[in-house]
Amino acid sequence: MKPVDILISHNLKRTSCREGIIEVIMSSKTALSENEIRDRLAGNYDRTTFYRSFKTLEENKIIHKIVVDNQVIKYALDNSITHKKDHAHFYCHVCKTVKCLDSVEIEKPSLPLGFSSSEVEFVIKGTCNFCQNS
Amino acid sequence: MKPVDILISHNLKRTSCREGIIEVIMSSKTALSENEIRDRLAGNYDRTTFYRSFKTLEENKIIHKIVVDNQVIKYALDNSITHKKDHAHFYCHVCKTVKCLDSVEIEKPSLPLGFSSSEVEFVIKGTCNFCQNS
DNA sequence: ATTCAAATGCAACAATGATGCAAATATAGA
DNA sequence: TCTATATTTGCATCATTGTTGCATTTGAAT
Repeated sequence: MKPVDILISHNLKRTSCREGIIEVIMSSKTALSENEIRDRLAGNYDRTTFYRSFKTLEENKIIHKIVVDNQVIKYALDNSITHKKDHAHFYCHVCKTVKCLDSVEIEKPSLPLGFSSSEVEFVIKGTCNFCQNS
Repeated sequence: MKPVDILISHNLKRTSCREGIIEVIMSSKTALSENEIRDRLAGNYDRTTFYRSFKTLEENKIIHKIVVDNQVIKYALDNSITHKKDHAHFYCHVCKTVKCLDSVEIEKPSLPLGFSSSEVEFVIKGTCNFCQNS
């Protein structure tokens, strides 16, 4: 699915900023921070516009926020777009990248009585395959 | 172990701010935010002092940061103090609290070749036992 | 009690989250 | 294709938070 089609199917106006953000995220192997996305984006948008675009895309479950730390926030396509199952994310302390670990699926945790979950976040921190070998 | 003893055993000076922060965290059932801790603290400390105290306590693995969202950051005692195993944390969308789910232990994930982990974070979001029944 | 390294409080700055409002723009309907 | 309108954008502005430098104060070792 192309960025434009994603916007249309979510009843969102197709603006170049939104389209660009999705485009950049789709074309990256790793999850990207707001700044990394801005740098790779063609247009030059106002900080507020950018901020609100992320908010909109997130609210519509097009992109997904991966909170590694309060200072390290990365974005990836939401599972509803990629059709992936819930999976862990890996943060490498060395190269500072976040990779999806598709092979590490998150099984539904058995919660204590009275609890019900709507969302799970599993972040593993350490050294990635690339940095291990260098 | 009392707050003072924790500081001493970590070769940290016992200042009232550090002592107070540990005291407050220890006496709470749920993980607390920086503001919640400040409100429950006797003394009135400068924002910077507060910030640096958290940093020190975190670096010395006395407290542990639970980042639910970039705007929702809670603190709890570190496992090295509580002698608990790695466990999931539950964030309730309704009452906005973070509880330790001691029963939901985190098993060492089997990572792809070349990856090695040093830390895991498992946050489950949803509705807690208290809010479910009200 | 004295001394000195460490912690504190204050000023200051950067980055980020958030909102109000006028101007620009995307899309549905003519 | 053109027009009307609701949405989005850019800008100004403000709040909050993370961070640092520096003079003053304080903890604890002697």
